[in-house]
Amino acid sequence: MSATKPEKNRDDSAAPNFIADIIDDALSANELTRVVTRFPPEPNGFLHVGHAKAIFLNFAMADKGQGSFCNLRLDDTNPEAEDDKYVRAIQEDIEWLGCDPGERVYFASNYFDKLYAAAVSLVEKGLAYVDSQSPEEIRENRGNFYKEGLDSPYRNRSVSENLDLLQAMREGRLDEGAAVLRAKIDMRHKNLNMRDPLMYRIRKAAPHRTGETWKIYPMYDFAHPLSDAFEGITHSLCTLEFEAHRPLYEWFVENLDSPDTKPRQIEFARLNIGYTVLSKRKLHELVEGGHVEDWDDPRMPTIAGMRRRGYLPESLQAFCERIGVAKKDSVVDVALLEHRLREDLNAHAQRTMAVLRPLKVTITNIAPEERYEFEVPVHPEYEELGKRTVTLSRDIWVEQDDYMEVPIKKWFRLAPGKEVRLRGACLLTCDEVIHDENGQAIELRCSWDPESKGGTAPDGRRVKGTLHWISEEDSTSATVRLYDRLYTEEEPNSHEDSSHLDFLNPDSLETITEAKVHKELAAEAPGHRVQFERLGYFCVDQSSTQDEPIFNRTIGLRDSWAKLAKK
RNA sequence: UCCGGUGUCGUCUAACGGCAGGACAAGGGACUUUGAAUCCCUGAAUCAUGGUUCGAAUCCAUGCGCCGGAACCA
Repeated sequence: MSATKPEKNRDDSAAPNFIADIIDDALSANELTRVVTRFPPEPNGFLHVGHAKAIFLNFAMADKGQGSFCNLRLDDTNPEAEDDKYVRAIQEDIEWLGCDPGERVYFASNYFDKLYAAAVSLVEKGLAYVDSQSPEEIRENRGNFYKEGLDSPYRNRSVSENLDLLQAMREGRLDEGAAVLRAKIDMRHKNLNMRDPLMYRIRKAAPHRTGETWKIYPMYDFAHPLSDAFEGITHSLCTLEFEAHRPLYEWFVENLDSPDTKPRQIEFARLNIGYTVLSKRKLHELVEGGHVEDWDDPRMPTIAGMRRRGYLPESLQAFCERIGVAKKDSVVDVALLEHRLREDLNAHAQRTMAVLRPLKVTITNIAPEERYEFEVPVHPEYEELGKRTVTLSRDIWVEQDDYMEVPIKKWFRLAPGKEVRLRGACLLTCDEVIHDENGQAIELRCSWDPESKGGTAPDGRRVKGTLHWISEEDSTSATVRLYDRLYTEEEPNSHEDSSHLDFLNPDSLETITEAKVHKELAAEAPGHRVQFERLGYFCVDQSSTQDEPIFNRTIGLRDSWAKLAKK
């Protein structure tokens, strides 16, 4: 993008956020002096825009009060799911979003010793026991929504027996599934999470940061509240599905020996966006099923995908602020996100002209050796960004879509005999059309009005159509990838009988290999964003090279003509 | 059949007993060397039924809808 970044006015009306309200109230009532939050992703996939909402929330809350901060905690308590490549991706994505945990990057696995000590303490207090029932028996005896649970026959083992067994679990002397450590709470509790929840399970041969040192791994419900307490978290923000876990969260915090703080769990509604899917499981399906190229495919709602697509982090942030934080389930209109994106792209992207589907135009009253140079603003609203030069010569390209053999009503573009403006250059009239054997127009023979240099009619005549164009000598060929929404269905996962994969948009990617772009654009670095005038916003792909430039369409311009033409 | 959460324009939300407001989307218009941007205008909602009150989206009651919850996942 351009070196200067003019600031556009943005609608900055206060973001609705009930959690901010809670914290602000506590701060002004002096019930609180600082706010400590954490973002706790499990490293088992890439982060998506729903995580971005949580990241911005946690970092924004940690901006209140004095001495507040937000930790990044990789929640690696399940050795079967996690991978280091995700750890790296997560850190990169958070940094790109503009959030910085600084030195405060932690792993739940760093707390395994403290967690174990806490478990021993709970056993000693008679609040935890080793259960030797089989997984099936445990499930059966938990009861269900309508039926109370049954106490395990091992529920009243002595403290010393429990301690011995726990030690045996830890040392790997027991097989997987042979025993678990459970909190002793209430098998008849209305909330199934409180029916003696599991704290530890045995897992062997686990590739993990901790290597072979552990044979037992803590469950989320146990590890999470304690990790929060260890880190001095004040507000543990999570999504709605953990609501039923809150009593258990509080139980563990209450029964911890001298916690630094008593963190409070607050739940908010996760983000859903129309025409996309935001669950790691489904994103895994897209990647593993080969429906997209990878986690950073520009069609993916992952942070990495959106980055590659050409999104700006501030657009994501503005979007998240605008939709607010609430407890109501919702599906946000994707147009809200696109609006924020276009808002920033319009303000920041410098303009250029490119032709996606070239149609040859010969300007018959320009001699082959003649050249005319014109200066066009880099940005129509910010003159300070300077000018770009375009060269007009006999051979140029225009967009196939800008020619119509038999024009429909209100068609302002090229058609036999019609006059249009070449943006920044001149007025041009279509005199003759050359067709191929199929009757397809393959060349337009036109004449320009030499008095209209720059594009202004000498006699003041009105020419409504202005086309983008590029001369043969200014241009080089490029690959352009046009992305459309990944799904054809606004709520791809709301259909009980079908998979989200049934609603994949077969046209979500269209690759154009013979587009014409300005030569100097090919030298731009990956990530560079521009507007191809009248077409949309594009960015240089990470795999682009000077010899084989590749552009990704971030998003098209709003197109009121498309709506009109449909009528 | 249980427990928890949640219902305001098409969408996301505001109004904390006192004029139902904003943004996006939609429609219309102005301007325009991007059918972009910008500007102006319009239409559009309190889940239902009772109750309390001078006054209810807001408080109470009942009902209904939607979401979540029964992994040795998080």
